[in-house]
Amino acid sequence: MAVTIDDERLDAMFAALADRTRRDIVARLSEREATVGELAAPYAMTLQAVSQHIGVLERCGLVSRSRHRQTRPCRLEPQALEAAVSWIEESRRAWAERMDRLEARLARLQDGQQR
Amino acid sequence: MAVTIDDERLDAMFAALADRTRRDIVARLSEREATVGELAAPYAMTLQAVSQHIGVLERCGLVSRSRHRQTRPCRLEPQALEAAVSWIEESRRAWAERMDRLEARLARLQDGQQR
DNA sequence: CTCTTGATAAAGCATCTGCTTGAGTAATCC
DNA sequence: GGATTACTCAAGCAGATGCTTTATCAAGAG
Repeated sequence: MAVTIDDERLDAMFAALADRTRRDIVARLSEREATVGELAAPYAMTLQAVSQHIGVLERCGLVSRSRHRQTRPCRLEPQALEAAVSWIEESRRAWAERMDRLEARLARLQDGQQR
Repeated sequence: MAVTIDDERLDAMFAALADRTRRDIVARLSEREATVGELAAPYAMTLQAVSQHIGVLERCGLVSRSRHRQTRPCRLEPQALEAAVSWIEESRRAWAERMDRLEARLARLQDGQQR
């Protein structure tokens, strides 16, 4: 049986990924760890705003922040992405199954006994 | 090369999937087509609200509405889910690659020449 | 101890979102 | 034609979101 995924967690995950700055941060963290300051550098917004974005990613489990001297290194927690992917894949699987059934019925109709 | 996915489309897709009523509608449409009224029936909200939810799913390409007599049958457009899945998978792939490189380096260090 | 660096916390604000109610429309029924 | 069904359109509102500015804090550097 497929894993049942918590609705509230999915709300938070998809909402987090609905912002392109946050998606960009996730993509960059999938390449290497980075501090809040390093993550903030490329964007035309304050460090505070980026820190808030990281907070959103942290609350939904996608990113974790630790401490090293004055900095807060962030790293991706990729198993959290699992929840989103499996929800989507489940919907696609159901849809593909339905299409298969429809095709099978159509094939039986065309195949000979069309009284 | 991996397919490059449009940022605005991803914004809309993830935002659409961040609402559980809309995710539920997608899940139900992955089982069978349904009219706006049929989709609205189970929820404790007005038909108008559900029609608006379907509008959101329609604008991001996940669902399409047609006409049949007075009703508006809705159906899922599953290839749109592709965009979301491939973005997520790309991040995960990069992360897995990085972990492999780290493990390989660690193995080389442990393996003999640790001068 | 003071100054700087790298960050978080809190408050304020414009905009967006999810929902409502009320009105309008197209197709069907009588 | 008028009433009914299945919806859409539009306005309004409370609460969430993305950003800002100001203030605060914790860890070195001098």
